[in-house]
Amino acid sequence: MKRELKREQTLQLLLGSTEQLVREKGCAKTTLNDIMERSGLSKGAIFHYVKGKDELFALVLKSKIDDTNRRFFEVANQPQAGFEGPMKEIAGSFSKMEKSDEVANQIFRYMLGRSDEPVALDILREFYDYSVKISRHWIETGQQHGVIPTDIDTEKTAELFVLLSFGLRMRSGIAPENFAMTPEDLMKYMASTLQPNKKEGNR
Amino acid sequence: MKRELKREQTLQLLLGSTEQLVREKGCAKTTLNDIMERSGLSKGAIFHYVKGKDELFALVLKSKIDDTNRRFFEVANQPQAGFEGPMKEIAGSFSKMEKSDEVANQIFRYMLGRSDEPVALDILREFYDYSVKISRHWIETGQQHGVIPTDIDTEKTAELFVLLSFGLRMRSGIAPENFAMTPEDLMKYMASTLQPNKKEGNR
Amino acid sequence: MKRELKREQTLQLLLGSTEQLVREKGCAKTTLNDIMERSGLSKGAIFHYVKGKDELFALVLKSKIDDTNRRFFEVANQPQAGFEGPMKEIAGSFSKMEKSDEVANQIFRYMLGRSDEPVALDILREFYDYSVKISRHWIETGQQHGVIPTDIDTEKTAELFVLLSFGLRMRSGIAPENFAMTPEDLMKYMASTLQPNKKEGNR
Amino acid sequence: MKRELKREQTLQLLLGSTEQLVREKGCAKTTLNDIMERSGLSKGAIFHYVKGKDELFALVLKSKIDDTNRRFFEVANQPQAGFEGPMKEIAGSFSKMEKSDEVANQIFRYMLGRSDEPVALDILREFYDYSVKISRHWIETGQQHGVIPTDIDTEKTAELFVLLSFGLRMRSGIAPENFAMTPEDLMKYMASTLQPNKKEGNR
DNA sequence: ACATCCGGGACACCCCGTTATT
DNA sequence: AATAACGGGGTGTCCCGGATGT
Repeated sequence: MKRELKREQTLQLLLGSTEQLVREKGCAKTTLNDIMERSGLSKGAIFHYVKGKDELFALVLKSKIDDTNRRFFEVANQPQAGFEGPMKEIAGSFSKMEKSDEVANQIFRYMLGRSDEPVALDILREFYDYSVKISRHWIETGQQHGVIPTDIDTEKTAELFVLLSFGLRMRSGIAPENFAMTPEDLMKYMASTLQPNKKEGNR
Repeated sequence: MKRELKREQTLQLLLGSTEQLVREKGCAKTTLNDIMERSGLSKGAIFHYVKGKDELFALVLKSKIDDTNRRFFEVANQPQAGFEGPMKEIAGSFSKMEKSDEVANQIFRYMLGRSDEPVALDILREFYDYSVKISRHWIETGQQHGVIPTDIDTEKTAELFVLLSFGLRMRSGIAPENFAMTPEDLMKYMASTLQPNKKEGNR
Repeated sequence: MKRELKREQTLQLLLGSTEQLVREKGCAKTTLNDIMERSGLSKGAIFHYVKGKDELFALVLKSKIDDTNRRFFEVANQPQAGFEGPMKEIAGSFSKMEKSDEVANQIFRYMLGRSDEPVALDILREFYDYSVKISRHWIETGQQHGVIPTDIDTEKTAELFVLLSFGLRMRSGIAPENFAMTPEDLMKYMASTLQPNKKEGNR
Repeated sequence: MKRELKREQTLQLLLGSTEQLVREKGCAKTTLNDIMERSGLSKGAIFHYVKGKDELFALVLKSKIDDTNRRFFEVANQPQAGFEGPMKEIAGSFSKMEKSDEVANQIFRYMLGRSDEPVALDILREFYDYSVKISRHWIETGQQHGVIPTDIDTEKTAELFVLLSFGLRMRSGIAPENFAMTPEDLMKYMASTLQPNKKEGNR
């Protein structure tokens, strides 16, 4: 019992320290030494919990995404919630992708740069599949609430959204601030894609 | 005369060797030693041409993109070309983004992972701006040919396309092969976005 | 237990190899590669013990000085020793500074040339303070034995001696052999400074 | 004619840039690249004027010392000057050694750290000999003015002064500010050494 | 089981000087 | 005389495995 608790605590400490450091100086510049210093753990200790730096970052990324999605489904599963509930959450999610959730994006981009490495590749694949799954789940939720037509190609649409979200994640780190296509615009655009009768498109 | 020629040759040798190696083993696994070996140049010589590994990769990336775009404008500027000409090139471009142009994608993803570093960031920004510019140019070309409505928000649409293209560039390196949303689907989808009267959307 | 022993051994091996190499080819020409080869240790191992080449040299220097001073105080603290004991040791020390202790001098001069670097500067400062402390201690020992007048300005005299010793350390590496002012002369001169009644000065 | 002028100008530019840089960031941290940038000269051009970095620094050092000594002899050779004239200049010189002439000291220390290298060693030897010569000249000047006894050992005393001056040059770069033995003290001390009848020593 | 230390090898970057070219 | 191309070597950093201790 106590063992597990301790383990969990140490892991959280490790993840927390890493997240802090990534926020402060980016992934590439965060070294194991930094993490050792910040967390107070020794190198050996860290390697007891993760197989390497990549997996460490992956864990932080995962925890971030889990947070986001937990929030989404909490809202979506409230029986009384209308379409606005989940839809707003999706919108928020998209926004977040570019702004507040910067740590997740940084790590995501970092992993992308290491996709040569099998470990990193696995993580990315998992991340991709997971994203599609979530996206699909969003659409299906919308369909259950009767606000998304049931005749669209769910799979393709889900993937479309994921591609866009990936695009956003990338742009968040590199693009200048003054872009025309805001996440909000994008949301509207996506909504119009899903509700063609009210469609106005991106004009 | 001879000086410049020599310089150009050596630079091409350097870039060529690098491209080869990236194709063979990826960016992260390609070391300076590999490049030295393959090109026959010394470390000092390499640093005479580029400021570091990042800039080296950036040059390769740039040359790749230039190739692609040169081809596009060659087609687009043929006076007799109907809309099909440039549009096909766009389609081809999108396809290429995910398939044949894999070296460019690899480097792009690699740079993404190093966006902490100012040098890499600069390159990425430049790449982003360039992509938007090209995208805008595509749309305007389409409009001049009378096949794209002139009342759309050119800027937003251009950025939308770039986001999607970024998404594709990423997916190309990580996703499993069996995705539903192919580049071809995407092209059709984008075309429908641009020609709403014939619109069928992604269903 | 075993851990500490091993550490100590490796450190001694490292320091020993470095000292050898300095003796053979000087500081500037001694590279890390040389040290790796001679000691059989890897670069990683070396950097596990020291922060860099400077610190490595500093450790060797320190050990040398400690040796010298240990010998001095062993003699000085023999209760029955007259003034001749410690005074002879001082003389010997001065002699040594220019001759047998050449490794220490080489390192000292090397550090001097790197005093831009904060690390090197720290070491030099420490070395200076230490030298003054020892010098003062020498004088006080002489005073306790009643052979050095107690009315001199201890601090200034101590610093004077240090300046001279620094001068000697430098000259040892650069000057031609046939100088007029030998360490022995200098000793006599200093003694006369301290015992003005018997003074004859440097004539 | 014009050739020589041009050459002289370029050399002065080179030396000036180097001196600036040394003042700003120290010898060790001043790279050839820095110098190229600052002076606007290419690497090849620099190597036309000097054989290497060491010689470049040496030239700067030499020019500095020449300045100092030119000033000394200007004063000393004024026929009406009493002993105070040259003696004050000596005092000033000593002061300068530790304070205003910091660039010369930095270079001197730098060369010391490279005394493994024959080039550097030659320069240092030359510098030592030159210093002794000057010191001797000072003493002889004093003797001609009848204020320094003629029965002292000129050679030894000259060397003693040089050793002290070397000590000062070193201390200037490394020691804390609050030392007891100031250059002024030292001057008085040296004066007392030279005029034993009025001697008070360092008490 | 968990934590720590020792050690290894690879890598990027930088820097000085030389050789070829103009 | 001046510039640019090039060579080769050095340093510090980093990630990680495996031995060692608790």
